[in-house]
Amino acid sequence: MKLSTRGRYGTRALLDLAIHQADEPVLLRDIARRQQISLPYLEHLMAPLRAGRLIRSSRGIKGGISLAKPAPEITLCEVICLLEGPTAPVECVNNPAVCSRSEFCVTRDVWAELKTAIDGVLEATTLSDLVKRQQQKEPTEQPTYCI
Amino acid sequence: MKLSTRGRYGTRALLDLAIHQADEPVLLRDIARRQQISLPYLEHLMAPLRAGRLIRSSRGIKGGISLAKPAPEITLCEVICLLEGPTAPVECVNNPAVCSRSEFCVTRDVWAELKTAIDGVLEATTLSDLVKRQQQKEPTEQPTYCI
DNA sequence: GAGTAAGTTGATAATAATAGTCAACTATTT
DNA sequence: AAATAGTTGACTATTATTATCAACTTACTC
Repeated sequence: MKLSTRGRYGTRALLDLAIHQADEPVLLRDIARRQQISLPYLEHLMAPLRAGRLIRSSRGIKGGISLAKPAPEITLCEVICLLEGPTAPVECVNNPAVCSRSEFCVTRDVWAELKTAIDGVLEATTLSDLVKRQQQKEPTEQPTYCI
Repeated sequence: MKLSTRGRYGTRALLDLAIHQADEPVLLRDIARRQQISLPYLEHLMAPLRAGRLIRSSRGIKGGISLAKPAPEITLCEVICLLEGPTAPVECVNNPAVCSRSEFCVTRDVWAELKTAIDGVLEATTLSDLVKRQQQKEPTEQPTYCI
């Protein structure tokens, strides 16, 4: 039940983007530097976020990435789902057909409750919530990197 | 955020044990057969459950395993923690010292909320709850195996 | 106390997922 | 045209997962 670096790095990258976003796109290179994430790896995390329409990217001089919709409308659930896959702790929760006993399985019911609990937290938290919390914790701008 | 087979098989094994437990210990071999789990693998899952005092084991003829305390007192949280490790989705939640920025990290706060939500479900569910649910779903005894 | 049944433990291996790197490519701006 | 910046695919190293095998220990029965 661990988050991998995909979800964690991706969340931090988007938070960094939300904080530093102004009129111009933000350089991946800058996000990678501030968040201490290897640039080539970060680049790969952008593909699913772009496909999921959370970010837009532009190439060339003055290129970079920007949020595709307002920060209050981006939930962590979207971010995590795009980067880590479904939040269900077992596949049969989302897709009963993978197991012939799904209908009768009581452990499956618990795993479904687990998914509901996880989604509750992730859907209730938006990028803008994180930005606000960060500003309360650290009015002075500092790198946000963590494990 | 997936459960591995350790937690899933272990949960099913304990549920099977709770259902079939009478006066005598239950054979691992029988649990493995009913739950469609390879016996050598199941044997390894028993070590942490024994160390965590959820089960007792006895060797020799009429040996087997049995619950070390009443089923209503065994929560899924104990089972999962013993088999999968801490429920925190990131290590820094339980152990802030692993990251110098734990104090200021807002993503860590979210991961902590996630852990609380997960623990809420797992602590609220006991083995005896699962037995009851199973009896309601399937009055006739049938194998409980699932993915 | 010999034999057998059953759990215990450690070594090992196959497989898959994760995390990352490298390099060629494409698009955009100046 | 040149420089910049994201895109993509191939590849690799590392680690975790999921086992399997075999030797070992314990305990019961006769």
